[in-house]
Amino acid sequence: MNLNKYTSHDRILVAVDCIIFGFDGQQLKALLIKRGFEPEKGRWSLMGGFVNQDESTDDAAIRVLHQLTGMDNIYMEQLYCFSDVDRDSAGRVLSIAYFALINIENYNVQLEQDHEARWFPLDKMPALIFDHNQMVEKARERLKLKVSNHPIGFELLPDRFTLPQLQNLYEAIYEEALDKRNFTRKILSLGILNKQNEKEKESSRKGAFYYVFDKNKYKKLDREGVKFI
Amino acid sequence: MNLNKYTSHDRILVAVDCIIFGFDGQQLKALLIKRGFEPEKGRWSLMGGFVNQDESTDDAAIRVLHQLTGMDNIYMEQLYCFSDVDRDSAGRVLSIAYFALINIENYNVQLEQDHEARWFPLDKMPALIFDHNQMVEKARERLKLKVSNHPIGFELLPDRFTLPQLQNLYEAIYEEALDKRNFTRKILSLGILNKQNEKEKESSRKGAFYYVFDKNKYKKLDREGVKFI
DNA sequence: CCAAAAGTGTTTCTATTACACCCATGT
DNA sequence: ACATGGGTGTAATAGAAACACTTTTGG
Repeated sequence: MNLNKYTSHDRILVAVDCIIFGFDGQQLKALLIKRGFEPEKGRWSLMGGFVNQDESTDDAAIRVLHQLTGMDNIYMEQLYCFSDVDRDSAGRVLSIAYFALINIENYNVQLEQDHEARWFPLDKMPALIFDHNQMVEKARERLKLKVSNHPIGFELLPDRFTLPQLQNLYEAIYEEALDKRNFTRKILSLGILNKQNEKEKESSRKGAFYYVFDKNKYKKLDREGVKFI
Repeated sequence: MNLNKYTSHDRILVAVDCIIFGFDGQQLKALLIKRGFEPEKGRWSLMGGFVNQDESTDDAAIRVLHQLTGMDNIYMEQLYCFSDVDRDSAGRVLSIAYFALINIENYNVQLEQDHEARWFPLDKMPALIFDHNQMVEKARERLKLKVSNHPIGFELLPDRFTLPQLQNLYEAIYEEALDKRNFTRKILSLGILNKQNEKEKESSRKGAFYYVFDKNKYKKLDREGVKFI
């Protein structure tokens, strides 16, 4: 690669860090790892890695996410570039943060053990290394914004789910209670949900009907954007 | 600075590029320069520069913007990190794009000549180097989003301005016509505008009253966010 | 039979849209 | 006197918010 035109300029270490969101039916959580190398070894951290000369930051983020979850084709979005000179205590490292939404059920528990990873509810985040708490906070705000214009359930929920679960998800993201009747009416009016005959019976005696997304309608709304909830 | 922990990783050239928006009372424009060095010397380009080892990308963007406009304390926001491996024809350069909103009247025309800079209406953008057209497009979308939740007139308009000018600004950003009566009612209801006694007489016989922003109320709305237009 | 969560409609209020004429002035 | 752009109000519609009781069923 021909770099001769720019050789007089500084080169900088560039990392990616991933905020991985998951939802267990009740709580919105983020996946954290115990950092396996110095500096700050043994402290809670986002999953991250360095960007190689021959890959885009998107590719680096996909690679890093695959390492931790074993998953591909994950919903992921670039969040922000964190660049304070002193953000990493061991040297100048610029970090591009990404946030990912994953279906907590599909994810590879073996890898969780290898990396000493753990899901933390967002309201019980431990102190993280560097500026990672700030990254999580920013990802959370972005998710809130995202959700108000795009459907996101597909990414975070299992194939079938109940309306109370979906409402829990929205309440977790918005950090506020929603009216059950208004929520049901609104979400059903979008025409992206198909009611199933079976009920989920774990969380109540009566049981709640399962729903699945109508994939095509869902994608259409995602492309076009909607005023959501 | 101690970088020994990370020495086995690639270091990358990092640049910032600035999309500088201005509004002349009629049209929304972006400031472009004729690139002064190879590669692509002489072609239209965003103003940019490399990020030094000892500065944040924010600082680099502020520095670059100052070089071109002579202005400080400019409204600026990080837009996105563009990182395709081949985006720069002369080598691997990652670019963090920023967009800036400036008051076109305050800006230093001398510097415009030094850099062979020119304002281009957004609907008459020339072909730009690398991925710069894509950056402009993304900035434009982001501005649209921003405007729907935050006041931005302060940054783009001169100290006093007329309601028709303000409406032109919103129409330029949204790329759609707005109803004059609805616009006026809505914007005045926010309570951030103070009517002046003088009129602007250039663009009509009758003349349009000048308004100024109530700085405190404006800032409050900016902090809290509003459903805008 | 009771505790616990699911399911279901109506009314009120607020915000958005659509729409047309008179006013002030310079030429 | 007329051409040009500035300024102003009301009615209709749609969307959001508030609100409480009945149903199901496992224990």
